[in-house]
Amino acid sequence: MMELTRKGEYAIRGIVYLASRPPEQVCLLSDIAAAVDVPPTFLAKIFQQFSKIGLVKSYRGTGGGFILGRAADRITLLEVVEAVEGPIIPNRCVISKGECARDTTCNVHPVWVDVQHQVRDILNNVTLQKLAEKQPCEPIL
Amino acid sequence: MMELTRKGEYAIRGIVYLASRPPEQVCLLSDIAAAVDVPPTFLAKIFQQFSKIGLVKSYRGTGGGFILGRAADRITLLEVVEAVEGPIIPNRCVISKGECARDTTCNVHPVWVDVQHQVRDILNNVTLQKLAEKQPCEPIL
DNA sequence: ACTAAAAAGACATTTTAAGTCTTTTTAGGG
DNA sequence: CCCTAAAAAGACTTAAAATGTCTTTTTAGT
Ligand code: SF4
Ligand code: SF4
Repeated sequence: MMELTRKGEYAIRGIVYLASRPPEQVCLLSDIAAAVDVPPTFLAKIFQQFSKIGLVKSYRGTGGGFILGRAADRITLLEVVEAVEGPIIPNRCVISKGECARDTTCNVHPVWVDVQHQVRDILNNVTLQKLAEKQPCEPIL
Repeated sequence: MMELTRKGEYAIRGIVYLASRPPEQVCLLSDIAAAVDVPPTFLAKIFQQFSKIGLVKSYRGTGGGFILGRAADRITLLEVVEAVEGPIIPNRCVISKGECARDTTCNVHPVWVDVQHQVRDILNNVTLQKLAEKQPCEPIL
C-alpha cells in the first residue's frame, strides 16, 4: 500500500540529478535519462509536466535542454511528487468534504487526515538541495 | 498518490462495524455487508483473509457468521490495513536492503523510511475499540 | 535550409483493482 | 440421514491504471 509509482521515482531521480549539476548549465534530457537510468521517452513526459508548472525551464532546438525552474533550495520533494503523482490522498474522504457521506461521524476519517498531514509535512521539509548534496562523510561506526 | 483501495476501505468499515456489535455475538456476513454498504461477495473475500490470520473468527453452517478474533482494543488499524493491502511501502527501496542498488548513497531513501515509520506509527496507535465507539458528545464550539 | 532538441499526442502492453459466479465444505435441525 | 444455512475456495470477468513506445510537430541555433 501507498507505493510511489515508477513515474514518481523516475521524476525524483531526474530532477535531483538536475539539481546536482551546476546551476544555469543546460542539460540534455538524454544525458539525464542515461545518468539516472530511466527510459528517455518516459522521462521526457515527466519533464514536460515539470516544465508546465515551472519546476524546470526548458529550451528547445539546438543547444536546448533543461535547467531547474528555481533554486534547488526552494523546490521541495512534496512539490516534485505532487507534480507527477497528484495530491497525497491516503483515502478519498480527505479529497474534500462530502466525498464520503459518513465523514462527519466516522472515527476513521480523522486518522487519514492525520496521515495526510504527516506525510506532506515530511516531504515538504526536504529540498532538492538537500537531496542533491553529496554525503559529506560516513558517520563513524 | 498513496491511496487506500476500496478493498482496504471496505475491510475497515466491515471490521469496525463488527467491533461495534456486542462481543460474542455472531454476525452474518450479509448483515455486515448491508450495514456498511459493501458488495457482499467482495466483503466475503475480505473476511476470508481476516479469518486466515485470526483477525476474525468464523463459524460455518446454520447459525454461523463472524466475531472478532481478539478484543477490539487489541486489534490495531495497522493490522487491518496490512491484512488486506499488504505492508506500508512508500517506495520499493524500503521493502528490503538491496531492492535498489542506489540505496546506500541515495539521499531520498531515508525520507521514505521516515514516511513509512510515521504512517505505521499513526495506524498502530488506533485500535478498533476507539474506532467503534460512539462519539461521546460534540465539542462545544 | 538543415539539424538538434523539446512538445504533443496517439498508441500498445501489462498489471492491478474491483468485483462476480460457481462449486465445495461445514454445521445445525427436523 | 437429509435438508438447509452459511462460510470457504477458486475460477472468471471487466475496467482502470501503470508503464511505456512511436510519430509528428514546433522551436531554435548554424
Ligand atoms: S474513513 Fe470514514 S469518512 Fe473516510 S471514506 Fe471511510 S467511511 Fe468515509
Ligand atoms: S529513493 Fe533512492 S534508494 Fe529509494 S528507490 Fe529511489 S533511488 Fe533507490
